[in-house]
Amino acid sequence: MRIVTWNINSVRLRMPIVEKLTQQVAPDVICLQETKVHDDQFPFQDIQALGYPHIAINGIKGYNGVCILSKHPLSDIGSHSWTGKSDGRHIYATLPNGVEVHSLYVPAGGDEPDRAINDKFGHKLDFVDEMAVWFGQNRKATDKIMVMGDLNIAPLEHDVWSHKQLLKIVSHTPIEVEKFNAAQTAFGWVDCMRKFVPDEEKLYTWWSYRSKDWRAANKGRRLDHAWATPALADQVTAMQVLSDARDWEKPSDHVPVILDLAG
DNA sequence: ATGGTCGGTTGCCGA
Repeated sequence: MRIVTWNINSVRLRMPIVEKLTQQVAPDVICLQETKVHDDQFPFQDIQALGYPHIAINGIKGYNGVCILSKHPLSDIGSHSWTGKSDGRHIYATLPNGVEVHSLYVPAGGDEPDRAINDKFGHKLDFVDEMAVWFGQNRKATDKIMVMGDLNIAPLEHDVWSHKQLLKIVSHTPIEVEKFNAAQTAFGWVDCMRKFVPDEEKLYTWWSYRSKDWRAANKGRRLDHAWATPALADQVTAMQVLSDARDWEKPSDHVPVILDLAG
């Protein structure tokens, strides 16, 4: 079972590279974020033609939006309105093997890392706080659950190109990292990317559009994550960041993260 | 220290 997460930055505009992903990677399940399309306008037929007949979506007009595309039937589809907003940041569904997959898009948080002057930063902090609470109240850590998505926080020193230079940059501030770690440990989530790559090794999933040569500059961040409950983490056999996708035609600024599951 | 580029609810806002 191969599961991919990818912040696609407009699913309609990226259909050619979604197709490329399906051809090159052959995922069973694809979690997308920032689809930027209302459910009414979702490209169902194009997606289904790629071999993904089972689709769970939570989209709104113009921004945010998440979905799960699957070769296998999806059951028990749902979403939670984080911080009380129905703003297309969450969808989940259960696969035939009993694994519940969540596609999640955490708020980016704006530019100023101070909730007193930036509401978007406060929203992000509240959202991550709620992650610690919601899973604890609504799910069991003994079940097989996976959270895939753009969590918009790079928690480790080597999840960013320069720890020191990014300490005051939203996505890597101490308060965000503290809340991220609290949400992760509260439920016992296993980081399925760092399970395969040592903490001391640089690991990125996003490179800004504002760079002439993203590969040469390599000023990346690991904003996208794959978390699994301990029971499921043992079944995760491989992880790959598809960095080459950053060079595909009309790319997203994020690249796919690929997980392989036994069973 | 600054600005750089994308996408869509476009001539701005969010990322």
